[in-house]
Amino acid sequence: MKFRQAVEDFSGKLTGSDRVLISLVLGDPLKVAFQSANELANRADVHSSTVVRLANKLGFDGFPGLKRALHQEARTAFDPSDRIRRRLNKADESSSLSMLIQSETRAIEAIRETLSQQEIDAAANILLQAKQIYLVGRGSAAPLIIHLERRLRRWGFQAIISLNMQKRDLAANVIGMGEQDALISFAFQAPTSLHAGYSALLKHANSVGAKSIVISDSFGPTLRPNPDVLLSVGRHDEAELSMRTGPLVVCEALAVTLAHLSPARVVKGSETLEKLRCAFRNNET
Amino acid sequence: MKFRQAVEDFSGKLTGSDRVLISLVLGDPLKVAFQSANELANRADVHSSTVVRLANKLGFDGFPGLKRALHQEARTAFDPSDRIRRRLNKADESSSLSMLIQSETRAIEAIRETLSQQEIDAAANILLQAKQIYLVGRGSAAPLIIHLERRLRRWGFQAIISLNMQKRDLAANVIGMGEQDALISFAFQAPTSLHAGYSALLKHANSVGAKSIVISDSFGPTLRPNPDVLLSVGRHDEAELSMRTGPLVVCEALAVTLAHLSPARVVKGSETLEKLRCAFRNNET
DNA sequence: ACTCAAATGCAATTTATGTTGCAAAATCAT
DNA sequence: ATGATTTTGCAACATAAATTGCATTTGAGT
Repeated sequence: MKFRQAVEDFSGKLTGSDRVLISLVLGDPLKVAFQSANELANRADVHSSTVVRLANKLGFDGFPGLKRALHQEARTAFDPSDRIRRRLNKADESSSLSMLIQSETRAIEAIRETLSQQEIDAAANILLQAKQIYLVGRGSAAPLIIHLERRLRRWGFQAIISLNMQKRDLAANVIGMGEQDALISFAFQAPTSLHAGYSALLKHANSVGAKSIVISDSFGPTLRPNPDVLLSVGRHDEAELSMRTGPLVVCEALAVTLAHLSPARVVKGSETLEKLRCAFRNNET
Repeated sequence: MKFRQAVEDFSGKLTGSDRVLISLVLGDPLKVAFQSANELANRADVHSSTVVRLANKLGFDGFPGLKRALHQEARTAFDPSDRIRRRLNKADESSSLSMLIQSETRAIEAIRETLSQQEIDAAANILLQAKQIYLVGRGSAAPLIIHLERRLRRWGFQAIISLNMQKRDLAANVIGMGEQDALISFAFQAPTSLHAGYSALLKHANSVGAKSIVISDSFGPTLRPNPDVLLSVGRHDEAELSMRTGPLVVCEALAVTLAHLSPARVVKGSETLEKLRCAFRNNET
């Protein structure tokens, strides 16, 4: 019986630990196929007995039975059918999914061509010294901003978001920006009218002495005035609604670098969060 | 150390049994990787102690050491990222950017392993027939939801978002859900308490006859009750705050497929938007 | 807030797995 | 052939893995 099958067929109820374990198995079946019940349990922060019980619950003959299932899957995935599967995938090369997978991986790999770690470092250093971080952008930048904001917050940075703002409201939102602050502006290919907004924003940042970072596609280098650091990824597809996977990865790299450069601050932020969580939890009950 | 390497490097002499054993391993390394010393010994018509001694002789740390070597070989051989890793040079290894590019590329390519275009099609068909589309999720799903919502709106679908909602508010938000509607729920690895919310939500959807779609990581198959369509991507990294690039691509594939299946509706949506834009622009000036 | 059922962790038990000393068997050189 | 040397199998031992009964904790429903 295949593992995934066993999970889907299972009709009883699954506990939280069960879910975590299952997701670990599904996430990397081969890894688990080589592990003992204990090792898996540790990865899930759970006792080994829970692992054994889950294996039984799903209908396997103990944990060894579960492992046997994974072994078989691994073997069949490997030798005989691997070639067949690849061929099948070629058949559906016209499918949207396959096309996307291909184009997105290319987009991500293309980042290397226009951006280096040095530039990320420069941006990260600005953020480290910032008291508050203003995130500004619109339209398709929204997902990026949301993601980056979560990251920054979690690590104890003060982040202030302005999404899809008109000039007026934007002005109100960034009025508090000061010398020790940083501005991250997301700018993707857009009508000229929007460029005016960007321009005003950056001038303001400059005038109050705030550092500025711009994250953008190939449109970035055309922006004036120049930000202190420009993180632009080369390739951009035409569609206005496109996914910005490239910039997303850049955001992530920025976040990771930040954590790398200042583990102390990050850890402190995480700890505070943990404390807060406990506090909330206790209040709830 | 690779097994093959170890054999070649070995300078002492090998007995007949040794040779049989070695050829067994080389003949099907994966099989041996899953076997005990005893099982291998039997296949070679040899006693298990001979196996252990050979492992030591070749420089491994006992038979477990030999197995570890085989495990690693299996993992790297199976993992498509190996190909990319080779491209990484030493300077890159400390760079967050390069590491991310590598891991994200891998995550996207891994989608193929668990998801097919068929499933995307199934989901898209549900959406096509939906009057309203409810998007529900929390935490790290936020960027995905924002992105998908933009897509859907742009193409004339009615999308209703619920982000980070407590049970109560969520209930209020989805009260209007009816037979002709669809629910897209984003569910990533999370504490048990949140699962309760999901469960209630899906039951509600079922009871009013709305179709349900779940987008998730490897945690997905553990969810009950089962949605009408489950789009879960296999691999997930451990970090709670991780980027969900995989699911993001899935969202995109869903959107693209939607456009593909029903160009009429999409074009109409776009035209309407364009008209609206003009109207606004004229009013502004 | 209280009660009950379920889930979990712990620890003892059982089972599988790997290791090693020793003697018998096989191999090799003389 | 015969003794020296090596290899092998056996069996006892040691270690690691899995299982299970029991006490504690957790969580859901009143």
